[in-house]
Amino acid sequence: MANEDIVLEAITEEDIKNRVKIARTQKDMTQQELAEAIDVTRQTIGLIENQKYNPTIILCLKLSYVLDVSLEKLFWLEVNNI
Amino acid sequence: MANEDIVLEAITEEDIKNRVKIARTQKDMTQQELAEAIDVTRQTIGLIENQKYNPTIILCLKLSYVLDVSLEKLFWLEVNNI
DNA sequence: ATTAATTGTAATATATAATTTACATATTAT
DNA sequence: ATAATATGTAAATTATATATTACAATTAAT
Repeated sequence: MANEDIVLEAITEEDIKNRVKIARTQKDMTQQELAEAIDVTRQTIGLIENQKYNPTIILCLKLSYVLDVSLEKLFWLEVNNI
Repeated sequence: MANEDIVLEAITEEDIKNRVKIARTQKDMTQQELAEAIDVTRQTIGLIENQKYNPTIILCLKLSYVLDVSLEKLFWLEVNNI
C-alpha cells in the first residue's frame, strides 16, 4: 500500500487548466475548424476553452494530436494544496 | 488554418490504451484503495482498467498524480490509421 | 458604417460517465 | 478445505459531457 499520506482534496473543474485556446490560435484555427477536425461541435470547443467543463480523455487526446501539443502541456492540474 | 490534411478517423474507446492496472499493481494498491484515494468507486477503476469507458480528464489527472505516472504514459491513443 | 465571420452563451435534448446495489468468480491467507 | 480478500460484471439510477438550435455580442473585412 503506497501513498497513504496523500489525500487529494476535493478537486473541482476550476483546478484543471488548459491552453487549448492558445494552441488553437497558434495554429491559426477557428473554433469551428478545430471542432470539425475532431468531430465535436463548436460549442464544445468554446466551453472547454473557457473551463466550463471537463472533457473526456478521448477528446483531450484528439485535441493533443490535432493541435500538436503534448497532453500534459495541454491539460494540467493546478491545485494549491498539492 | 493548419493540418487540413489530417483527418482523425472515427476513433473509438478501444483505441485508447492505458496502463492503470500496471501502475496500480506496481504501487501495491488494490482497486479499492486507488478508488478511495481519488474518490471514485471501485467499479469505476475496474471499468477503466478494462477499457469499458472513457474517463474524464479530471479523473485521469488524479490517477496520474496518485499513481505517480505521467499523463501520457498512463493514457495514449493507439490508432492504426495515424 | 455595414457586412460577414467569429465567439459567447442559454435552453433543451441525448449519450454516456460514474454511482449504487448486488452477486459471482477468482485469488490469497489460514 | 475453508474463510477472507480482491476482482469482474450486470441492472438500474444519477450526474454530467456533448449535441442541437438559436440568438446576442464581438471582431475583422469591405
